[in-house]
Amino acid sequence: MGLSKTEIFTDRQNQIALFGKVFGHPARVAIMDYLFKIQACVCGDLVNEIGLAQPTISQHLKELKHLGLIKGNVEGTSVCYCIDHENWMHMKKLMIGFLDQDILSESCC
Amino acid sequence: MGLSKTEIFTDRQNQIALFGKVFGHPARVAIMDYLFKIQACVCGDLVNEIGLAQPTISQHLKELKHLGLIKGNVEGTSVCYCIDHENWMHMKKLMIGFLDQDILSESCC
DNA sequence: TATATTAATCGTATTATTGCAATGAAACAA
DNA sequence: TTGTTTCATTGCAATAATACGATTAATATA
Repeated sequence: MGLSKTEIFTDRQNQIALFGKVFGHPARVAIMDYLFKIQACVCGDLVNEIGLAQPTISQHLKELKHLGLIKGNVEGTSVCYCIDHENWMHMKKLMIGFLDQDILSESCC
Repeated sequence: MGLSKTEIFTDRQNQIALFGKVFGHPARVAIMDYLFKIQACVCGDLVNEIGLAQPTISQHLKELKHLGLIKGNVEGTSVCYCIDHENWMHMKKLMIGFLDQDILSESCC
């Protein structure tokens, strides 16, 4: 079908999948990398930094914003983006909880 | 277009995106959860455990195997799946390195 | 007011993903 | 050999994601 059957999975599994999906595109990884590197808000030079067209970047930003990982503050004609540290921390906790399951797990083969 | 422009991103960013994508579906998260929970190899009862058809599970397993996160050992007519702990650790290191960027980053707004 | 700047949105072409019925392949049992 | 079991593969339909040109909306500036 092309449609994920989210109803048969737990909320936690669906949430992990949502965050996984948002990091499932290198452009969004690159956007986050840049926001972390710059250590401040970025006023829309992401189009020059990353080599994609303005509507494409805008779309990726929208998805990151939709999951609450970044915020966009309007300043005049431009918009300043920065990381939502609190939401990032929550996401990080969830993802690391998933990734860290191996420390309790024995190797069997 | 529908085609990611991987060539304009770093290898690291593309790799993070690949792992992100594989966790971008709740069925694959559920498969990993189950493998960790069971603490042993699983011989094909994943179809019953997760509520998807056999070809669908097989396809998800293939993607996890392709990234090296699980191994499949043929045993008679059945196949036993288990986690590749070494590759999981490498993946985990990469992902946590990405997620942990916030500890060096100041909040600006 | 007219123009420029910035970024979101719309529309659309292209490609990817998801899900499953049907089929195939391999090992085992009778 | 003839079924049976188990899982992979194929083929296809439906939906999602990616990318960008064109346009729109909002604000600033001359």
